Parts: sequence; C-alpha cells; structure tokens
Amino acid sequence: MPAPTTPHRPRRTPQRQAVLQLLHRSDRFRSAQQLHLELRDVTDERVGLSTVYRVLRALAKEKVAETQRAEDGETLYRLRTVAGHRHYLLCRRCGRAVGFTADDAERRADCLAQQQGFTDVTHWIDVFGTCPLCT
Amino acid sequence: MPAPTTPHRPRRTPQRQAVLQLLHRSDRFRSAQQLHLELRDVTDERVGLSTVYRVLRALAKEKVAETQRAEDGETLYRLRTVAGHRHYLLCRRCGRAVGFTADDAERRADCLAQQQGFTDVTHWIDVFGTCPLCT
DNA sequence: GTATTTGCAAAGTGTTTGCAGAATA
DNA sequence: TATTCTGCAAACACTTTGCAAATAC
Repeated sequence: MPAPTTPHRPRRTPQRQAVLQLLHRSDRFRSAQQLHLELRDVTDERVGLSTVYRVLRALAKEKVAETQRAEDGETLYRLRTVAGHRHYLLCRRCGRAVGFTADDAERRADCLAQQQGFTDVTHWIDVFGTCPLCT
Repeated sequence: MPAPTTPHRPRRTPQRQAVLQLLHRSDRFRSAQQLHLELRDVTDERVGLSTVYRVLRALAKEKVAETQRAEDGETLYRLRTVAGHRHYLLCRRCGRAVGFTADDAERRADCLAQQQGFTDVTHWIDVFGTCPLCT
C-alpha cells in the first residue's frame, strides 16, 4: 500500500493570496491563462503561469474553488459558492454562469447505468450559450 | 461575403477506405490515435496520423461518423447509426456506448437558457462509467 | 491535366513536471 | 531548519497546418 501522504495545510504565499483575491473579484468562470493575465493588473509582482495552475488545482482539491469545462475543453475556475453538485448554463464568451439542477436527468442516467452494469459512473451536463450582455 | 467554396465529393483513396473499413469493424467509440494504431494491423501500407485526423474530421462533417468527447477531452469517433441527436453512456475503457435520450433535461435547459436570454445554446450530456466487461 | 489528398515535420494549445533557488512556518 | 512553494524551461498529449510529392478523377 502507498505510504499515506501527510495531508497538508497550504502556506500563505503572496502568489496564492493574489490568485484568491482575483477569484474574489468575480463569480465568472475563468481559465488559468486568463487569470494569469489578469494577475498582471492586480499585482505588481508577476506570478508564474505554472504557479497559477498549481494554485488553482490546489484550490479545487481543497474545494475552495470549483471547476467547469469550457466548450473547447479548457478548465475554468471560480470560487465555490454552494456545496453539492451543480450544473451550469455558461456563457461561452464571458464565463457568466447560471446554475441549475438536473436531478431527474441524473437519476435517469444513474438508473440506466445501473441496468447496464456500469460502475464508477459520473456525468457531465453542461449548457453553453451566449449571454445577453455578450450578444 | 466569403466566396462560397464549391462543395466537394471526397475521393476514394485507399487511406480513406481503410479508415472506413476499420470503423465498420466496431461500433465502439475510438480516438484518432487509437484508430491510427489499429490501422497497422488492418492495412499493410501505413496511413499517416494526420491523414487519419483529416479523414475522421471529414467523415464527421459528412455526417458519416459521429463524435463524442472522452472524459479527458479527446475526441472519439464511430460510424453514425441513427439520425438525430443522441447522448451516450460511454465506457471509459473500451468505448462501448449505450445511447439514451434526455428530452426533458434538454427542454429544461433550453427553457432556462431562453429565460436568461442566452442564444446559440448547445448542451452536452455525457455519462461515463466502466462497463461490466471492463470491470 | 487539374484539383485533391497524403505524409512528414513543425507549430499550436492547454497543462504538467523536474529542478534549483526562494520563502514560509 | 525543514518543508513547501515558485519560476522557468522543457516535456506532454492531442490536434492542426504548411508544403511538396503523389494520386484520383
């Protein structure tokens, strides 16, 4: 068995703080690259791109941030607001997100999966559009 | 306005034929890279990877093949069986697909999108699992 | 004969990783 | 001081593209 890695409380580095601060500024879903660019405006010291990726990945693992796939597969991030699993209607241009639940679709999918004997089932229900402000 | 490119009937090249033949052998969703590898077994002459990509892209555009996103974002292909829009319960290991419809979820999503004033709405409903044969 | 298609190598994305030096606790 | 974190460059995986030679029609 793999040695149980000691869990581990993240350090308060200026870079991590900067990313958090930036995430706090908007509830839109943004990509790592986008956030990396925006960081130049917020912080004087520039934060490396790989650090942005690492911080975001960590935040998502800590459940501080939530992730969403963009239409092209890019991973988008924002601070987590509510607990539990949500789905979003996402503006493909600005990242504005409108949450919704799809309980019956999920139930149906899980039921189908169970009938078919599939295990470790996960589902992705994403809706993309262009929001009124971006049209 | 852009000059309307003359449409254009694909030529019957051995490479295209080989890809088609390989697609006919299974109704599982497979990636371009996977198909490229399998082609070595089916055909003596090897088909270039970029040709496989190009042929698959063309087949999808012609609606001869249908595509599906894998869990990791890779694009998967198979021959199209039924017309219309379908969703799949997909085995993440072997590409086996069980189709299902999600009309009410789609209706609900479209309704929400309309309420919110979103346009050009598209949705992705994918379910991934491990099928009994792959467990 | 002409336009399409192929193969290769190179370029392009988004993302991860190895490593040495910097910084936190 | 010991461990984590950062930045950079390089590596990665998937996909697309430029171009000259090959090929279908």
